[in-house]
Amino acid sequence: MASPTVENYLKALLSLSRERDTVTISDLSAELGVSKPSANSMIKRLHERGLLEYERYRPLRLTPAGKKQAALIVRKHRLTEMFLVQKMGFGWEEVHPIAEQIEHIDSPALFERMDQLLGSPDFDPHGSPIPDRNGNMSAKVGMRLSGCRAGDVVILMGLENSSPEFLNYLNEKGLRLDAVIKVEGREEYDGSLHVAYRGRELTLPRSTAEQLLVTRQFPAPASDSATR
Amino acid sequence: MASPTVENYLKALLSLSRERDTVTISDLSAELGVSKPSANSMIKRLHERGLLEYERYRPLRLTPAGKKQAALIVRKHRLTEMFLVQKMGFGWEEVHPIAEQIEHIDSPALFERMDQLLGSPDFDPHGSPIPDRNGNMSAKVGMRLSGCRAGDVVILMGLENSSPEFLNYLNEKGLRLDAVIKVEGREEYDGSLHVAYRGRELTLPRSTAEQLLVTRQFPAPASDSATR
DNA sequence: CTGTAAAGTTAGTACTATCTAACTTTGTTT
DNA sequence: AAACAAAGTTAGATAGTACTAACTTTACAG
Ligand SMILES: [Mn+2]
Ligand SMILES: [Mn+2]
Ligand SMILES: [Mn+2]
Ligand SMILES: [Mn+2]
Repeated sequence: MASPTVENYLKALLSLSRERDTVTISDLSAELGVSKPSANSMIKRLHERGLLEYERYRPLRLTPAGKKQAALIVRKHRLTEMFLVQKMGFGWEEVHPIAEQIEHIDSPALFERMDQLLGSPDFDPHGSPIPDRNGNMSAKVGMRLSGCRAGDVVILMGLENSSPEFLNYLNEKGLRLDAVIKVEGREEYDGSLHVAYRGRELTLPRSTAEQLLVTRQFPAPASDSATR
Repeated sequence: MASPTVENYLKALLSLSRERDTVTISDLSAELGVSKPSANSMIKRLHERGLLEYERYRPLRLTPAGKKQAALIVRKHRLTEMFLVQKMGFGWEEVHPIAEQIEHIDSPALFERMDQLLGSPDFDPHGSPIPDRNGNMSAKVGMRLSGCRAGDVVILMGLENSSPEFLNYLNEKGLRLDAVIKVEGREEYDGSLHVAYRGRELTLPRSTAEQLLVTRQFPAPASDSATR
């Protein structure tokens, strides 16, 4: 079993590698808020354990083993968030810091039970995909709302930003996952969007619309059981 | 926030002090399975933090602050066990190792929520009392079944031993908390008891009967709401 | 092609938590 | 009172994780 510290490094490496094509020690140290020498020495330990490909001065890349281990921690994190929201009544803006800790609990049974009680959810409360038991993670669903045109009717499927500030902002505006959003108009000047949903109307600045991942309404004849 | 290691030392000290009148470094090192020098050096750190009274070569005693901190960890442990059993369908023999980890989660909201969803339980799944929010812990309820006489009818309220082996033994025998047990007879030779409950009859060796804490049926007109 | 800034590394320190080996103190037994 | 065993302590080592300061390598701008 890896320490929580090691697990957080692995998660950060996975997350960074999904954002950029090449991940550096500077990226890692910034992401985790540690000094570059700290990141450097952890890098060496991960390399020794076969979790990271690494040569001096070269970019970092998780090995398949490292990637899998990281994804399984992400699985625990996201199952936990879903459990806290669905079964314990927490708001989506509250759960991340708790999951950040519970993801390090060593108990396959606990997370199996969460998964079962939740009906094997595919997405967490912020719309991010939950990796499967083998650590396979699908891509985020949806396109940015900012790319939609006037007249489009879309469903909010996920977020590019899950900071508590952003989530509280969405709470205030009554925007939740699954909201059906109609794009009433678009300000070509600055890219802001006039949208309507659940009887409300408002204007979203482009920067906000870029954080909202949506799909066209009735996107595919839906698989089978899984709802989000 | 104390580290999980420090928290485990505090809990061990509290637990030992409830078993014996004087607690030594040897007791502590045996309880936690660490060497005496390890315990010794931790002792010094706890003393510096004002959690432990300590003079060289003298027995150990938690300060009020140390006692309270320990009891609040026990509270988190026992609320977690209760949650796992009542809300997640775990068996009482499975929950201890999970609670041993979750007790270190730093999230007052998580444990408040558990407490609320459980209806502020007074006892954990093994019948041990759950300390209140101020760290006040009541004594274990009940007398040892081994002290009962033929003809007594009692209710199983708690256990002196919550090892998985013992819990699995009780599972096999169909003995659960709240079971109504009638003492059919007593072997004066070795102290074993013939008991009947839920349509079963069996003989309990004295050593087992000593681990079962019981009260006479209808022990007091019951407080008010709280059931166990 | 060279100078410089950014990135990366090394060295040295610190703190937690553990260990073993060796020593000291305490308390009990002869 | 001496001897001895148990308990406790100290010293010294190791591993993990962090830091700052100083140095080296890389990459890019001119
Ligand atoms: Mn999260
Ligand atoms: Mn974490
Ligand atoms: Mn327990
Ligand atoms: Mn613990």
